[in-house]
Amino acid sequence: MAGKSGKVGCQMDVEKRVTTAFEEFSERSTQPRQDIARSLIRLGKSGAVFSAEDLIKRLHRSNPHIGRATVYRSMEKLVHMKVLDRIDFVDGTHFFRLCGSDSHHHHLACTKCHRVVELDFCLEDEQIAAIERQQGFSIQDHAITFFGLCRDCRGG
Amino acid sequence: MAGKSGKVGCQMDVEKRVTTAFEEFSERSTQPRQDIARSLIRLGKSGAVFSAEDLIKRLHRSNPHIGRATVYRSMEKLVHMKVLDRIDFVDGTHFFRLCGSDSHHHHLACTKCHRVVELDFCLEDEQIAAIERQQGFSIQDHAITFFGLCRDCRGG
DNA sequence: ATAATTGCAAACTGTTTGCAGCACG
DNA sequence: CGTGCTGCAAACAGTTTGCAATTAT
Repeated sequence: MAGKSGKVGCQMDVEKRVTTAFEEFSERSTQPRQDIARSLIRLGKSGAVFSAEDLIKRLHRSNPHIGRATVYRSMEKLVHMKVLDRIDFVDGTHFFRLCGSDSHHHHLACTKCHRVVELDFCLEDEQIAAIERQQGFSIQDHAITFFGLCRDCRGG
Repeated sequence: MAGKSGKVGCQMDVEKRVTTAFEEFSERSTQPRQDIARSLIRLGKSGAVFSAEDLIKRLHRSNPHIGRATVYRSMEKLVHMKVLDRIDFVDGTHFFRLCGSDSHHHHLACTKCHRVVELDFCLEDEQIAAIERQQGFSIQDHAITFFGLCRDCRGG
């Protein structure tokens, strides 16, 4: 069975997805990578949204010697592997969020608290094909982000 | 009459829109602002996509003393006024483009040459309303960007 | 005059790079 | 023990800021 609204199911796999991703791009299982994976998994389970700096700070709490570059290097790989999502806000800032599912999805973001929700919502293939035809592009990817205020921020 | 594909119509107004925008946020019509407006109008008419640095370089050709900050200050205003569009690419870079129309629109971007095309395409109000209802957000804005290769870059 | 606006240079944020040394396998 | 990975520090890109000088009104 399930819970509230739509988003259920693949949630259990955050841990596996992160672990697998690290295995895929790493030849060695090093301490820093284990730390990063552990932190990300925790963040992923909570659905939290964070900046690179946020993650680095968090990692420094348990291991103050982990280098900025190391973290950036891992994040870059994970973003490419679509395990980590990067959400660009209109003001030019951006944050990251562990994908809650491995299927294609889009985002709904609160411009006040930066909370981000994953949406199953997508366009019809035919809509995309029509644009391709019309414009002579071959479309490989697309991003849809909705911006607004979440339940909690609407009031304040 | 018109040209090639879809996008025609409001094109004529690029100049007026830029001029009006500057009048709206400026109390004084200064030389630098006139220069910036002129450059932007030219870029707008050509549909070109450019970085802040691109624009600054271009301005330096006619007036080498115009300051980076001045240009950034104007661009910021224009982006807020939705006269200038900011397009975020997946690799974290971003470029600007004068809006070809003052109506709501989205983008199709070539990931190789950074060409950007405006699309009339949008979602149905009902689709957005459904997401609002489902998620308890109040949605104020949304951005849809398609990424791919344009006619010219597909071949290379 | 006088307040808005500018140009400059310095500060800053976020990210990347080069490289010597460490540690995983 | 070899080399993939790390940490450091410095470099970097893009943008913002503080402020004294300038300039439109």
